[in-house]
Amino acid sequence: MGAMVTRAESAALTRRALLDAAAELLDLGGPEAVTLREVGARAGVTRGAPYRHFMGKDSLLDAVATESWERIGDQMHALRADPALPASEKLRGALRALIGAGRDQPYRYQLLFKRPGHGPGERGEGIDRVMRQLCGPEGDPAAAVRASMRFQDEFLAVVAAFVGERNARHYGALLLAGAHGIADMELSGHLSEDTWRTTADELVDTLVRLVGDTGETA
Amino acid sequence: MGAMVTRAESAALTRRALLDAAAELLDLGGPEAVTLREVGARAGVTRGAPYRHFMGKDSLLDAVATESWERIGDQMHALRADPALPASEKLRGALRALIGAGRDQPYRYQLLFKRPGHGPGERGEGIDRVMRQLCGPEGDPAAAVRASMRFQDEFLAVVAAFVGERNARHYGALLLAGAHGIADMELSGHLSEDTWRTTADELVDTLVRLVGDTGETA
DNA sequence: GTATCTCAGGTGACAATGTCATCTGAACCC
DNA sequence: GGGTTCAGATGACATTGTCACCTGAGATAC
Repeated sequence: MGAMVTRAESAALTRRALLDAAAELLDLGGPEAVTLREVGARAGVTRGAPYRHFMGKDSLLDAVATESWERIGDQMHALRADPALPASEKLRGALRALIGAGRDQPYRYQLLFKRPGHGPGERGEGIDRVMRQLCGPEGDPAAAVRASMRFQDEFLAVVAAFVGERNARHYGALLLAGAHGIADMELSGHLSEDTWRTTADELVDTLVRLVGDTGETA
Repeated sequence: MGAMVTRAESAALTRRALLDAAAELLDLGGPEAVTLREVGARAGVTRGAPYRHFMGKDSLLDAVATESWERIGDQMHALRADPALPASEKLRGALRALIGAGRDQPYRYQLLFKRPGHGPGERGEGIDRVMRQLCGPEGDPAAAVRASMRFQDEFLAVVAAFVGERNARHYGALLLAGAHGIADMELSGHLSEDTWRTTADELVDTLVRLVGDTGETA
């Protein structure tokens, strides 16, 4: 079989390999472990090659975060579209999905809620970098924002089906913040069952119950 | 006035200066901006000096986190001991204090909920490092844990005064996770008022109201 | 009071890493 | 077929964490 030959296909393959390698290294040892040299090596290229596809390490990680948001957004969409589940179960599933994502890939999860960097790149402004910025590879931080907004919309729809359109946004924010707080505290070791005598699942149930009791009637 | 002369006093001053410099740099540009060389420079010493007081960069940041936990723990204690406030206001104040800490010093706040590193140090095991580990400067990651547990105890007491001892732990975890989620989402830009049509303060109020309605009677 | 010790701090060195400028060869277009 | 484009390779550089070793002044023993 004639394998990839066209340059565009080859580049697309490399790009994908770079993203996969970055995500894998991220899962293994966090952002510090994501080395452009190692990413390149795992993708079968050398250290400088990633700069042909991303503006730098930060942009590469941004792209990983974007794909993570898209995946979680897809999960939300699937949950919302499932006709077999009642609204309360959809909401519970949504919250559990978020917490589960944190458990499965902690570093990738934390990347989702990373503080956005100040501007595109904080290093020097070489001629090559300017060229890349203008017409070069992707370096669009807004992509992650768009993907996260898609997730938020799906999540919001799940909430609205439970508490109604009127209070959906307020309670949606509360529920999302609650789930994220649970996930993040669990990851950082601050939700020790020994201290709080409860579990993430119980907290999710309580959260949904509290919102359901007063949210629906409000 | 005879300034510091004894070696112990001088060392204590340096240690404090190192901590202050690290915290300042952290506030300015995040963990990446905390350079041992710059920390040393601001403290009036050179790049190698910090290793006489901390086991490395991670330990230095751990110490900063410990002091932050202690400070927030003190805030909780002050709130709890204030006889002029009703229990609901103490709780609201506690949650708002956490979120306010996040607003005031975002990077220091995020340091509090940072995933603990795997082990003491992941670099080489030189003879000097072993010596330091055995009898050298502080490198106790448990210090931050102890400080955070003190905070948790104070927070738990505030919650207990509101919902009663029986459900204090469960609702305490829920409230703490909720407040942290609100703070962290605000810092990462995921609590945009434009999207959710609500604010952190409103979310805190709702959180307290929900817990108060069904928590007290449960 | 002197000799010795202790240890905070200084210094040189090294490896890892992000980044850039330049080069190269093959796919691409005419 | 010749020129062009661009993914990728390579050399280079600055920054940074870390370590081994050195130094000198305060602390201690006698």
